[in-house]
Amino acid sequence: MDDALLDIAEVAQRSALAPSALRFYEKKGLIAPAGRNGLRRAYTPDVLERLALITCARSAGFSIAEVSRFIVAQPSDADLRVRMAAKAGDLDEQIGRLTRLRDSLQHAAVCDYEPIVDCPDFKRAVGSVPEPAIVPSE
Amino acid sequence: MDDALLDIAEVAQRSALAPSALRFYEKKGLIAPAGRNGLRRAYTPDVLERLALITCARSAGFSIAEVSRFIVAQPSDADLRVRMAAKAGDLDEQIGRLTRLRDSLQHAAVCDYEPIVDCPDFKRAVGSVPEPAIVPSE
DNA sequence: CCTTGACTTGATCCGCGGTTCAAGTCGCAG
DNA sequence: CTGCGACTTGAACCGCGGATCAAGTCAAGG
Repeated sequence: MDDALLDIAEVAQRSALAPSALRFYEKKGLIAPAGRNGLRRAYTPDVLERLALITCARSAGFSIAEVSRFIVAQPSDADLRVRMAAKAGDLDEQIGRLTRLRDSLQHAAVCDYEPIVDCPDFKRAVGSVPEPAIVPSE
Repeated sequence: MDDALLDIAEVAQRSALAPSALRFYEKKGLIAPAGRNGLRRAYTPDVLERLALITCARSAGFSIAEVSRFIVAQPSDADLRVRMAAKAGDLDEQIGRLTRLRDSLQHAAVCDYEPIVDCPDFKRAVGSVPEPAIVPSE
């Protein structure tokens, strides 16, 4: 009977993450094996979704610690809602920056300004970085 | 006579970067002082635009090394055009991911699923992470 | 039984992007 | 000339996000 549990190797392969990364995530509280097969970690398939979430969030610039906070959260956690909304706002700004940068890049690819980085069109889009949003160490 | 050169302290303040960061960027070839005032670095004002570019690119996920490659580039560098276009494409994907994540986050902020991360709507948007672009270890 | 091979662990190492530190050097005020 | 304070340098250190390594443990197969 196949308990439908996945071996770490399989999870690693299907998530395209290294086993060491899976163990690392576990140590950080992001995932947990459903059980063991001898010493081997055995995961329920939903860990794959979890990992997709983690990968996605990380690619969006969230730290492991941030992701962890969202994962352990209860829906009753009103504070979390606030943080999520705030993060959504951050993402919005980030999306704006990336969009501008992409446009600049596309322009630069066909622009013949001497040092390309000095093309006025290029600089115009880049200049709009109002608040560096430096997270105070807290 | 004020040569319109800026002291490192002034650049640091106006760019919201630490002096140590400016020296670090210099070591990496991203910026260069126009001269010295005694030992003190003196910069022409355009360094501020340069720094804005760097900050913007870094916030978009570019490494220092990548930014450096773009900065030193000549317009005659056809290869660079290709890389720029490629980067624009990468950014496009990234923008897509971020947009989806933002939407998920906004939804999650008002969703009452038990562990919020398991909300189907939330997961749907997250799942679309096609290729992690992990470079196989040769 | 013993070997094999895939996993386990904790520890150590890595590159990145800086910050911090000790020690030195400058120009200016008194 | 003697501080003083703001800069200079190189080197050491830091947190992050893992990768890698040595040594141990397991289940299965011969």
